[in-house]
Amino acid sequence: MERPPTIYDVARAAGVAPSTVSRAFSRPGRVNAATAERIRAVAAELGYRTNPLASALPTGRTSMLAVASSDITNPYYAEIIRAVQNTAAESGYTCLIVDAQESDRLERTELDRAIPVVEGIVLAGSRMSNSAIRQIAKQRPTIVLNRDVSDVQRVVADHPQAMQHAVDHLQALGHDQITYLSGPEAAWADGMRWRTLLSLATERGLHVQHLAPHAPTVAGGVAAATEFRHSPTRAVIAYNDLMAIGFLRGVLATGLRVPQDVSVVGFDNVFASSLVTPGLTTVAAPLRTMGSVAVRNLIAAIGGAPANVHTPVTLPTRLVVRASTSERRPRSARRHRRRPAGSAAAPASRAEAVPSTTAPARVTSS
Amino acid sequence: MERPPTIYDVARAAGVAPSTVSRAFSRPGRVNAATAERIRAVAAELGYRTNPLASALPTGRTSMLAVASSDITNPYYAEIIRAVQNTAAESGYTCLIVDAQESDRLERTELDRAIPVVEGIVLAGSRMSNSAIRQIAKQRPTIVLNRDVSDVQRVVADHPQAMQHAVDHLQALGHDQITYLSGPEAAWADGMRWRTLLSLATERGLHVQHLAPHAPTVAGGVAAATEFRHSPTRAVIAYNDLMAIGFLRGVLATGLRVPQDVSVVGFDNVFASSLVTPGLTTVAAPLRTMGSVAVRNLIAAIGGAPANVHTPVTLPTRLVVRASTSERRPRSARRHRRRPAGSAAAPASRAEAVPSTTAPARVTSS
DNA sequence: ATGAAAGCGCTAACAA
DNA sequence: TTGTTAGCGCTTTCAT
Repeated sequence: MERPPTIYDVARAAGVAPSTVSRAFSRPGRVNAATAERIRAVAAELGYRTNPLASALPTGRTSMLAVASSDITNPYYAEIIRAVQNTAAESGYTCLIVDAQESDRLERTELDRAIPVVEGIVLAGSRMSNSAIRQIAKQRPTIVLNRDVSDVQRVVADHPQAMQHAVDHLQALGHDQITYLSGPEAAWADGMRWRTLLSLATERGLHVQHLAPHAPTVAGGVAAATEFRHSPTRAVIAYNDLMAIGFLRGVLATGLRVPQDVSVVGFDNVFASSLVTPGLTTVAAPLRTMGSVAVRNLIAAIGGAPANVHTPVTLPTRLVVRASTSERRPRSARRHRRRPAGSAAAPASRAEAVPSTTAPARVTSS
Repeated sequence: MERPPTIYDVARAAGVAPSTVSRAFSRPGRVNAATAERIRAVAAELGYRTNPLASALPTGRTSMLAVASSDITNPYYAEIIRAVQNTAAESGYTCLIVDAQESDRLERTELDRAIPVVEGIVLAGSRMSNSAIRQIAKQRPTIVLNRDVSDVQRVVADHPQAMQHAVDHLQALGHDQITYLSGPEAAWADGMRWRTLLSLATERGLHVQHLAPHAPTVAGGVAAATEFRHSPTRAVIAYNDLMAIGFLRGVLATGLRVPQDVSVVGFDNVFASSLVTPGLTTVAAPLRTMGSVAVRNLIAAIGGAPANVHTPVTLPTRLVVRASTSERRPRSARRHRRRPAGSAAAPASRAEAVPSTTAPARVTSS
């Protein structure tokens, strides 16, 4: 923990001026090859490493980006964060990760703290209001993921397409009545999904309904399952995989079978969705691509590139078919009435789901 | 993106010296209450916010901590990271998250970049060598999680106790032959687990074996399952939950039943372990506590508190019993021989697992 | 190509 | 209590 060497130490040892040392590192080429070589040698020997703090002060270049996500423990965001970090690292940037923990206040506070130290911001699944986001974007180049905030750069998954994948799939299986499990009201994607579903429904003569907003978590899905009992349908689309998984479990506990009694589709294709039984049919977003595209555009903007704040960058999605969806078949009279929660599931039917879970998922590219 | 106001702007507007403005913010109390008030008012109006970069330069106080984990997409670390961030935030610290992606080289590189900007370092599941870690610890106050590096502060889960929980549980169910699925060789906890299991085995007259190292992931567990077929036992302990889950699926695919044919125990109690079918019996580590204890100690060390580098802080673990373990029962002749992969599982027995998955887990506290 | 010198915004003696 | 004055380590004109 002793004081590390500075350019002055190197300069003295190499017999040059401090400014030359600085140049040798910050703009190679602006210094004689021979002296540069000597300087680097001396620096290496002394163990000199340029102090990013000190160099950031006069230049404003901190080589840091902020990445805010609404929930870092959500594997969906973990994936994005990794992609962002990797892409950022390629350009020499380090990421400051802000975990909003589903609180817009916390997000705002943490971001305010981060802003002065970063050159740009990636907002992944922000829970802040549009105006708050614009406020942020005024201070630093900003790029928003999966949300439509006008006047701010954004990259989004093709939500209408994603919903269409889900509905196409369900319709192909004979479903014409669909329940949508709403996510958080603050989530832009939620409104987007429901609106798309609605217009698809009128267009195609489907019957759709939506349940009240729930947390985008397994617990939220379980809660939705309880509510679902009041007006069940044979097909369900959840706001995201976590909710879908919770719903799956909640509905299974009431004695209904998935997919025989109810087909369930999620969004995001998070890791766990391939792990549950039955495997969850879901629409995958190109998480990695979104992250790296976002960073590349952000870095371009930091570099002064003209930002396209008018049209969002839209990325395609794809359907991943697993075992939670199946053809709509008439329910037997016995199956038709719900059984009390906690009663044992039907032995015969449960077993069928197992092999299909372990089988590789059928993937339909967009 | 216009230049924000500085203490000079505030000083001029408030009719005081810049240093007074500085004091008003950095050490309230060292300035007259009235003038302090006026300064704050002026500052607020101008929208002044102290520039952390500039204040860090002369003081060395960046208010940043580095948190390195071997894999940020692993929910185990996500949990720790969140705890670390929360505790750090309480003391006004922001965290720089380093994602090693299971590469010691990457970890080292990224950490080297982070070091100059942070005041302290939390190493969660580091893949670096002990000497590399000591090298790091020489540069900044460092605290290591779940690993025993002499001369460095550490906080660890009680690994021997954790393994003992697992073995006690299995033994109580009548198991006396156990296979251990090894994790990465670079993981300290892996050696720790195996050694404990071994000594427990000799002590109690159990028969144990261990499989070759595999990645601590679902894929690693699936691979282990393949290997397992060469010398199966009725009880298996995996390096962690992810491996256990992979193993579960791999072994289920071969036609064996869990827990009837083989009982499986994991470590960590990650989120997904409650989601899979059958629910995974596992030994939980106090992730949150570890994170916050680590940060508190780290901050104390940064403040100059004498660090205890001799004894690790050891935290208790607890057993979480779910559906992946059961009493050892004699296998029927038919069950005894493995069936070709992909064949359907036995209808009757599979069904039993379902209700126990949805039932609340029985938890045995330590 | 290199050196001298003036900051970047803030803190911290030292005076007053 | 407040002002004056050096820096912190690096970058960047402006000279040479």
